[in-house]
Amino acid sequence: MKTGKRPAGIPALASDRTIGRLSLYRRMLYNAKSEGRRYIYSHEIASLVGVTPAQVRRDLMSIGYSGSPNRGYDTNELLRSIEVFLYAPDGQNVVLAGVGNLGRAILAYFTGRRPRLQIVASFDSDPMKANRVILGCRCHPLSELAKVVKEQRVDVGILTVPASAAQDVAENLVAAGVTGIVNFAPVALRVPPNVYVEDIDLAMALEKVAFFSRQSRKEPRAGGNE
Amino acid sequence: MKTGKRPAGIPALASDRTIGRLSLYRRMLYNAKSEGRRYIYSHEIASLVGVTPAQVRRDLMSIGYSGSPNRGYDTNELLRSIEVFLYAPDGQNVVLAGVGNLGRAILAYFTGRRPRLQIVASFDSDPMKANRVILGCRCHPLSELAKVVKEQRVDVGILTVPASAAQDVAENLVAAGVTGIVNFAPVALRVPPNVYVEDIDLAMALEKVAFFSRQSRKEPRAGGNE
DNA sequence: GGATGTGAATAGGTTCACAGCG
DNA sequence: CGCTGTGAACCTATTCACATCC
Repeated sequence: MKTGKRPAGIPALASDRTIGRLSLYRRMLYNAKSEGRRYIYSHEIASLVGVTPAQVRRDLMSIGYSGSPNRGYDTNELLRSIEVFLYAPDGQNVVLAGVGNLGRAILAYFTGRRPRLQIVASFDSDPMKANRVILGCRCHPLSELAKVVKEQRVDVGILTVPASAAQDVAENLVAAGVTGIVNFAPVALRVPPNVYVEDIDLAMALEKVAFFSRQSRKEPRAGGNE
Repeated sequence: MKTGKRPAGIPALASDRTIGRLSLYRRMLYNAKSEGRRYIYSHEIASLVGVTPAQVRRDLMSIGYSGSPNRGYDTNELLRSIEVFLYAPDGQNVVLAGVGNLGRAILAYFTGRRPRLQIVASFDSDPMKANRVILGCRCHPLSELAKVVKEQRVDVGILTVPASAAQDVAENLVAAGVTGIVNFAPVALRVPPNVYVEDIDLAMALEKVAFFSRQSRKEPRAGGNE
């Protein structure tokens, strides 16, 4: 029994994979809209995002949006529907822990845009970094983590600390109320079951690609993909 | 018909997911070995990596390694077996295209360690960056991409260029002989079927975590995980 | 005619559960 | 006994294929 009681009218919980693709559709629709596109077909969405048309229709089912058989989907309406489904009405706050090379790159990546999902603070154990503004974002010492997370009602933490510190910082984030973590540290975090963790393991990704690139060389027929 | 003819003795092709986990097992075993561990059970591996014991045994089946029922797996032997399976005997060369914030962070991340999988060059369109050594790695103008990739027999490319340039640079990489790409650009690359692409979409990852962190809040029972 | 929405079929990946072994 | 190795069951995700609609 996974899907507990939920407010009537909200369709069945969409899967992890589906949520990821909805995010891709949203970005693509945003671009399409900017280019003045009024209507778009599932096969166009599919080809721009790199999935099958059936997959697109299936995913859109799960947010309960319907297109018209003769003109496809209304770009703007669909965009809004996905945003309503994916985003919190008042936005969500994010913090980043670990302002090293990777942490700074991530900060730079998300700074500015994304009013709905803003990095409101960063943390680092290095006293040289703490209490300064780095890439438009105030950096605090780790000791202030709980205070800042609570005051700013932070939902999500991005972990770019060294592997050795990751579990500890994750626990502090969770204790302070964070329920979602993007984890770049190459360790399996132990968190309570209500906390969602997305691991981004750069070393693993590179090794995987290296492996399959080698397979392609041996056997030019069998290309993997993702 | 997926598995074409293959040299006798090589077990069935392992799936994408399995390869990823083998990389995690390898890293974990490396640490375990450093700590002097001789033998290790599937349930220990599982708990350290964050999967189930049955999953571990199933994955190890696919590389044809067998443990002993009473003492588990020989740490060192298993480590070696995974390395033999995953790694090219003479290593593989990697290049990185796009030396922006993210590109530099990735360079720093992989610099030094990893003799088997080395970033041998980087590329950038900015003339200020080209022809300098950045983070221990020579940066070339994009015009030299084909030459460098061929000369150094590069298998894998890491794409950290802006979305607008990604498809073009990817095509150059592929034309020069690259058969695996780690793609950080938020676009769906169109590549031949023999080229393996692993997408790392930071914006998507963050949006996904934000979504599920919100779910956890509403319904503290239903925690997602990955 | 060419789309959408969707039940049914298929494919894939994970877990169960148990025989076999040291 | 408690582990490994593994067929079989299960569960999830994707794709097929077709009724339906403009």
